[in-house]
Amino acid sequence: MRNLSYRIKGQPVLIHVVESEQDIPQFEDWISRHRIAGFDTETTGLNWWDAGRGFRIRLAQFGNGAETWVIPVERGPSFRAVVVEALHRLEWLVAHNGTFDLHVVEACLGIPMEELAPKMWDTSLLAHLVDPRGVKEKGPGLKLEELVKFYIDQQTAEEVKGSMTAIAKRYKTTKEKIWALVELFDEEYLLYAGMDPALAYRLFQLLYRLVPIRSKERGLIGWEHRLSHVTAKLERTGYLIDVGYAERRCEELTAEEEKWKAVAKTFGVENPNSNQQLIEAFQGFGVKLTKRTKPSKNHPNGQLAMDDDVLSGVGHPLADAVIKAKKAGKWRKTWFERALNGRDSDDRVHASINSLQARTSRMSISGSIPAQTFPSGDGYVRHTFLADEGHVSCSIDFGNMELRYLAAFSRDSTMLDAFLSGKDLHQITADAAGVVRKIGKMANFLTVYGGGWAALMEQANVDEETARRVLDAFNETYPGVGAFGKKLAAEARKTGYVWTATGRRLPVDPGKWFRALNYFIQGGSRDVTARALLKLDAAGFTPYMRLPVHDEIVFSFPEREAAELSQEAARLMEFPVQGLLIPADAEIGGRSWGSILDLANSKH
DNA sequence: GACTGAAGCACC
DNA sequence: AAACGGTGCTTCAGTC
Repeated sequence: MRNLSYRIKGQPVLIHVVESEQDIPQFEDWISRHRIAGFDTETTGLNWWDAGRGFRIRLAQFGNGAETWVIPVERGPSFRAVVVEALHRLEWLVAHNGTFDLHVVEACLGIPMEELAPKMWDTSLLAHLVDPRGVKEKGPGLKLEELVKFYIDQQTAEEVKGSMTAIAKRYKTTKEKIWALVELFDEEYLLYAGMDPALAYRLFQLLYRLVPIRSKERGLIGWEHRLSHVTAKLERTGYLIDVGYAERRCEELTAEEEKWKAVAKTFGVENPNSNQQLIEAFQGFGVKLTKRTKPSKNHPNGQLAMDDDVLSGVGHPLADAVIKAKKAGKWRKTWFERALNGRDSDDRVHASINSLQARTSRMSISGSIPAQTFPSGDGYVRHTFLADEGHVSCSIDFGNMELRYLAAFSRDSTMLDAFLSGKDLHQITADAAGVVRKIGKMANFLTVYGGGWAALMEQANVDEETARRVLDAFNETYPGVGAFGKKLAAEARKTGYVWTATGRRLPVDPGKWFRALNYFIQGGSRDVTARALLKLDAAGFTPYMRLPVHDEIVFSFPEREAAELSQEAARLMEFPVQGLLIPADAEIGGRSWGSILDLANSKH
């Protein structure tokens, strides 16, 4: 046994490192005397889906705020066995981002996440319920180091955060590669590993008390945990990809990028991605550039803008080439190469779904399938993603989710009536303002976002007078919406928070009280989708679910049953808020996700 | 090489 | 009185 020690604000943390089989009984004794423990794993990387193709678990750590154990799982079956036994035995586990550890334990140690998930407490979920703001939003943050810095001790946080970087430097390698390379019994590594369960455990004790009583009473702690287990199962299932299709698009886009880069070169631009080079080139051709980016620290007046709007306005062949070259490169890397590089041995890709991420509580999807930002105009990107063999793709989306949510809670009679009697809300707004439907629609959404006339001016490309008139008309048509927004803003001004209807406390930035309405709607709508995921899970739909995308859930259904299953799923998803139904509509396509969009487009 | 801020673009 | 909410990814450019 090797014993290490660390001090957090003067309090000792004892770290026992199991070195040989003779040390195991002491660990077993500790486990037998504890019902709950902080838990963490160290692995060779983040690609848990590649267990058997190089991904390994290296260490497993257990402990509480004062004493932890590091088990060298990599050393062989007896160490694996003792970890498996401990995991079976403990009644509760505490982990930060425990979803990752669930994947690791399942893939490497064979314990199904269905067994461990129900007894796991995740400090990242508690932290979000306490304060959802990241460090950049002047909040505590959501990462372990950030939370330790905010809630426990700054010095500890910095040492833990810096340690793997320091080890990487010592090994003369990168932070990305160090996880697989570091010597298993490297003292600094053991210290880093051993501290993690202690910190998670301490955070759990602190954060649990800080979760607002109102959130607890509404059962949000358990609810968010159950939800994260559903999204963990979706991550595990993954999404089958059409490798040939993605590879063809990559080749196509590479050729496209090369072609337009060559054109840019003939105008003296080596790198179309460099705005500096572009500005220089255009000014050399006598083009007058006026649009500026927003003011920042280093550029109080903003810099000359070089976005799509500017480029398509200059009317020069270089601009056209730059737009096309940039787009081809970005699309290839972001959509197709990400999917190809992330696939497992069965050609499935596994997104990282953070079920509770945004400061409004919206989910985020990142990694190999950044699905929330997939181009939606046609199926070009989404064709990459396939329903399973013998299955078809199906998308079920909520209709007018956020606007219905707004109508339901503002109780504005015109807006409620529009939805209850199936009228066209965007047209009603347009008619009231004397503009086309498209601008009416913009005004409706702008209200959800808290935008003013200046934003409408920019977005709809109308003059100030028109923009003001449209918003005035909106306010006259739906007086209940303005009143509701004012009520939430006043509450935010008084308390600093807006509470969602689901009992979630969301901080609002000082002076930005108008955002309270958006947070209420965005957070509440997310909870409607979250509720749908839980309902679908309970009804046995999880094996068919692929991804949630804000107001939509994507499925892979067996072809023969697709019609029935999609209707059943849609009925489960639908939910009346304050008596107003948020309907769900199923669209069935062919094999690929993209085929749904193609079918929808061909209808017009 | 790692990190950060900013710009730009993809979405709901 | 005045105000476009929330994300993720890639790249550049500057700093340490």
